[in-house]
Amino acid sequence: MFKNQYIQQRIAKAKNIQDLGHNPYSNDSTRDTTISQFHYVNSDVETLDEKRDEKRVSTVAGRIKFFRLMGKASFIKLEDESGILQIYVTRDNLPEGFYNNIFKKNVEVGDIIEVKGYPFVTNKGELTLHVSDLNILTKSISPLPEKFHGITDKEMRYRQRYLDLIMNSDVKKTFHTRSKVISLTRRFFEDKGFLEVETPMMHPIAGGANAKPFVTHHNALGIDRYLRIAPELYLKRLIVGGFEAVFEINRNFRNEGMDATHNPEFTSIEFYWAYKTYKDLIEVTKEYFNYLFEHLNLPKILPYGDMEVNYGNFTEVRLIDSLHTIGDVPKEICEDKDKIIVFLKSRHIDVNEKMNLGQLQGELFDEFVEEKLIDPTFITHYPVEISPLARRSDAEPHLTERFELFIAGREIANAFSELNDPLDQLERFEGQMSAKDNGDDEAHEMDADFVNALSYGMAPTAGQGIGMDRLVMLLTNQHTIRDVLLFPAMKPQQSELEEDKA
RNA sequence: GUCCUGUUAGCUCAGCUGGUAGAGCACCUCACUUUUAAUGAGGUGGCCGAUGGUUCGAAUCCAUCACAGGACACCA
Repeated sequence: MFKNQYIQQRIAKAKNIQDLGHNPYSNDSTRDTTISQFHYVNSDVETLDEKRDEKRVSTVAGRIKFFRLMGKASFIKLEDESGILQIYVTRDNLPEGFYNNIFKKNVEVGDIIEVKGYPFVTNKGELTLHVSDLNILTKSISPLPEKFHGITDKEMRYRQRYLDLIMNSDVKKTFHTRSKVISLTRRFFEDKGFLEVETPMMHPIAGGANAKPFVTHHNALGIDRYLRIAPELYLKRLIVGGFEAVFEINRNFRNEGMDATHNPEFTSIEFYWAYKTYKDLIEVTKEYFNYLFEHLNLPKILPYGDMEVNYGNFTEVRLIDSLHTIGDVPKEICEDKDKIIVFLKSRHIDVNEKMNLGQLQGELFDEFVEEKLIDPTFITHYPVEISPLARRSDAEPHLTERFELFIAGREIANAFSELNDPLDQLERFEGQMSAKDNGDDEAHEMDADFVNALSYGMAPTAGQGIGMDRLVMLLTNQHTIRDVLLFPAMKPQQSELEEDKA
């Protein structure tokens, strides 16, 4: 490590700084303002007669992004989290020898320095700090990427996110938005009286979703555990226990492929609300989106790639209706298993003939409807066969009281009135087990303790999950999940594998 | 998992049908006290992703592998 010639050069400079009596990793910062604050407080300097105010002395700190050395004076662009500021450094305003021997020879782009001085406006009209004192805080020994093009290599941006953040300030904005979305979500539900809880990430049975789990091992107990694929079954146990409104914002882990919309670990919110139904959740979801848009100061119509999504236009459609009204699937085939199979085959879509009617309707939806749902659309009344945890509709027992919310052609939320009949739940687990025997390796496992919990009685409850990563993607117009995750999952590189062996 | 396209200096990229490796920025030396991707002069810097093969000769052609990006398949 650090064999590169440029790094060696910079290590030598750090040593020079040390030898000349200054700590290249000094800890005694006396910063008294941020760069944006400096701009704000001194915005009037250009109106002053002298275009300067030598009495307003302040100290700012930051990383050097540009370095323009012109003999006995230099202009530097200094960046902190709040913004960027030009500073003007001259030989005659610094202690004897400092400019020529320490500053000019050993300070460069990438270093973090602190400067004290007064504000003035240059001939070109830029507010600048006139430096009377300069302190090197951190010597950077690796050179930064090129100042104009920055880094564009996606692999480097994801693997070395710190470099991406240094070079591409827009990236910071995305993560600021992400942080606000999480924080606003928490506040929205707390204000409604929900209790935030933390349930296990390591499960003896991976339940609550159709997905393949990661397996880990507990040495002391000598048993395998699954990283959770969903918190659902634990949150509902809490409703049984008497909490009436709970939510959890945290990671789920699914052992599946990675692409633009899938990362092995992803963040969701799940919330459960006793004495409510899926219809209440439709209302609360609209309210939640309004709340986010208001507090993020976003317009109701947002671009997403080529699309324009109108967040003022939420609609509801029953799944079976959406097949022909939106998907243009002939109405007469939608209730007939064999006709659907023939139809799917005629469109050259692989179809598993063991599928039941509800599963086939789900296939039709995925193929012909989903991508057409641009404005927010609640698809309701899912077939019971593809909703193993949802409550049946009293009026139409083959359907469930469930919806999924689609935006920009993608599922963003899944919600239903929860199944609370313990015997029905037991039967559905048994149905899932036979699906597993038929080769569906993502079917639910039997969770006897969960059924047992329901046997004590769970109040009628509505529950919902929202994919936070995908929500942030929509709000920030990002088209890969890797751009809303600070450290997306990446395959190890060759050198990392070799280090692992050693 | 399949297909397509990439991988050349610290970074951004050239490099044509095989003939000793190029530019800009950065870095080093020099000049320059109001610059804006500062400027001018000179210079250093490469296991051309990895391993094999074809060839007198490979960054270039072929094969395998690794990683990345995109598309498809599966999923949220």
